[in-house]
Amino acid sequence: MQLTRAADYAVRVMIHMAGLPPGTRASRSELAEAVECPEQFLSKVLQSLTRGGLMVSHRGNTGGFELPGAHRDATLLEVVEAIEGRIRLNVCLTSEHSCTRQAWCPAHDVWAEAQASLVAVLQKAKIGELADRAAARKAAGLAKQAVWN
Amino acid sequence: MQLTRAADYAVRVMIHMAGLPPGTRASRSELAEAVECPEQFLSKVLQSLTRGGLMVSHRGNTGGFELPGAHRDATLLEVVEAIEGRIRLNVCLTSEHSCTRQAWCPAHDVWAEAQASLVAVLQKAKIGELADRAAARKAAGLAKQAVWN
DNA sequence: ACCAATCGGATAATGTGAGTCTTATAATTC
DNA sequence: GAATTATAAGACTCACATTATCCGATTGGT
Repeated sequence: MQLTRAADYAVRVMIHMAGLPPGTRASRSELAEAVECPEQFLSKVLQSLTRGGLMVSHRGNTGGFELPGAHRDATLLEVVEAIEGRIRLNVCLTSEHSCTRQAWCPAHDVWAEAQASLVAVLQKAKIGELADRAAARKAAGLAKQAVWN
Repeated sequence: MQLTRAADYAVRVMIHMAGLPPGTRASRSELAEAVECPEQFLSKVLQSLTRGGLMVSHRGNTGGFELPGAHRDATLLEVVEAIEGRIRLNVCLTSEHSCTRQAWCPAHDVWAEAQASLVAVLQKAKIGELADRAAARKAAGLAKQAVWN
C-alpha cells in the first residue's frame, strides 16, 4: 500500500523537466543528481516514461531526455500509472470477475470509493503547475536566505 | 500500491463477525470457510487483530474468536492499520525528517492530500454498518432466487 | 489426569521491489 | 570512417515483505 520508489522518482523527474525551458535536453546524470536518485536506476524509470510516451529520448553524443511541451500538463496519475500500471487498491478491483463475493460484499464498494478518491486527487495535479509552484517556493526560499545573510 | 491479502481477509472476518449475534464464539476453521481464506493463514490475521485489540481469542476445547460488542463500529481504517501498520502512501510521508526536499517539493502536498482522502473514506466505513448491508443484500439475493424458483 | 480441540509462535517458500552491471546502439566530432 | 560519448535494453543480484505451513503450547471438558 505504498508508492514504489520508481514512481516517486518518475514524478520528480517529470516536475524537474517541466520546470526547464521548453525543448531543453537533459542528460541522465544531470537528472539523477537533480532528482536524488541512483543514476542506473533512473535509467529504468526513464525507459518506462519513454515507453509510455511521456518523455522523449535522444541517443548519441548530444543525447538526453526531453519533455514534449504537450506533456507539461500531464497528471500525476498518468506518470504513476506509466510506471506501476493501473492503480488497483485491492485485487477484487482488478477485473469484473475476480471476486465471487462482489454481488453482496459491502467492502467492495468501500475499496472502489477509496480508489476513486485517491485517483481523483492524482488526476487533478498537473505536472506543469507543480513545476511552477516548485520554482516559486525555491525563489522564496532563496530570498529568505538572502535576508539572513 | 495495493492492499495486502491479509488486510483484505481481516476486513472480511470483521464484517462476518459483526453480522453474528453479539457474543458469538466462532472457530478458526468456521471463519476460514466463511471468508474464503486458507485456514492456517487466517491464523496470522486473527493474531494481528487480537494483538490490536479488535478481536478476542479463547483457547482450549470450546475456544474460538469473539468480537467485542464495542468494536462493531470499528472503522475499516482501524482494521487495515491493525494488519499493515499506519498507511503511508509514500516514504516521504513516513516521518517529518525523511525527505530533504519537503520544504519546496510540490509533489509532497499531493501525496499528503491523496493519503488524506483515502484515509477519510476508510475511516467513515464502520464494520457494523457494512455487516448490516451485507445481511440486507444477501436477503435480497435469496428473495430474488425464490422468485425464480 | 488425560484427551481433544484450539490458538500462537517459529519456520519455510515465494514474489516483488530496488538497485547494479554489461552489452548493444546511435549520433556527433575529428 | 574511426573514435568518442551518450543512452537503450536486458540480465543479474540482493534484500525484504508477503503468503503459506508446521508443530508446540494452552485450555476446557470428561
